[in-house]
Amino acid sequence: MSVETSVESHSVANRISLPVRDYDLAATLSCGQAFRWDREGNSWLGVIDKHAVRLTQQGDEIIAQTATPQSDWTWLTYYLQTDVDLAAVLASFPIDAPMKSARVDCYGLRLLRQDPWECLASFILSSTKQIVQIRQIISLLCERYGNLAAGTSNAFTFPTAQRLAVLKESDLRSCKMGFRAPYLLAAAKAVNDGKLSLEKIARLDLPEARRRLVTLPGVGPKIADCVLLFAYGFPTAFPVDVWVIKALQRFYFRNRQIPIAKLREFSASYFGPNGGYAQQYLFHALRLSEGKAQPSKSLLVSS
DNA sequence: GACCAGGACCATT
DNA sequence: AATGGTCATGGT
Repeated sequence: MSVETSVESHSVANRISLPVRDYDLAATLSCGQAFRWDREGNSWLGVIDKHAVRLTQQGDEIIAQTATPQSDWTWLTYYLQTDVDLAAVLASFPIDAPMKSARVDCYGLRLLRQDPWECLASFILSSTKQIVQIRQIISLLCERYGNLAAGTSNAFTFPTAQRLAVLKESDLRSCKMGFRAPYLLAAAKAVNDGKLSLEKIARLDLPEARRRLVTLPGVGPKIADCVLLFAYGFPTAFPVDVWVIKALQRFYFRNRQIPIAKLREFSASYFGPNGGYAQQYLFHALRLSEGKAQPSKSLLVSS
């Protein structure tokens, strides 16, 4: 009869409780930075890398349950960024009326740290699509070309670049992604054959990292900044989409039509060292106010 | 049925 | 350097 080690850090379990402060899990998972989380009651079901996981927030703790036992939970705390001091981030925002309001409306909203390939592929699929449609496309893609997550019968990993690189454009088009299919295919091939190293991008400075990403067809400044912010954690990457355009023009340019390039230029200097976070607060606050995003309190009410 | 969606690209001015 | 059309598909 073997004796298991009793060292705490080597314990194996399929459940962990993470203490958190200033963390709104519902807002974080539903605000449109990640597309593969489904609410079930008060829990959220998703797949992080190869791990199927159920997340439940109870006050200042997040309980995670996995389909298979884990000895190392680093993948989870890294993804959730539970160690980030949110108060310090919020304190770096500009002191103005729209940001004060966004801080209140989005309090506890966090930036995740996602897998670069999944994030890149997902945002290639995002252009001129509503978030609900992006979720549908990605769900189809994962069902067809992902792998079953260990210990589950209906949760899929995100398909690797290697897997997608050998597909035909028509295979991807049948996942409802339309004109984005050749873009995704080209990105998968570039990553798979080493023409684009997603590992190297992490070590570049922001302008150089942008230059690398936008060499991919279908990847422009907005999608590049989404990947740089949501996957690589560049703190001043600032994706400017239709919602952010609307917010910036309304709050900072007296509702005037301003060229996107000028909005980016303004944002790069105005929002400070955590501009990316500020961007997500502007984005989510505006979508909340227009009824396009669910207030996290309502998400906690039993369905 | 028009309008628009976490855009990018290409052809015109 | 700015504008306008186009791309595919589906929600509202």
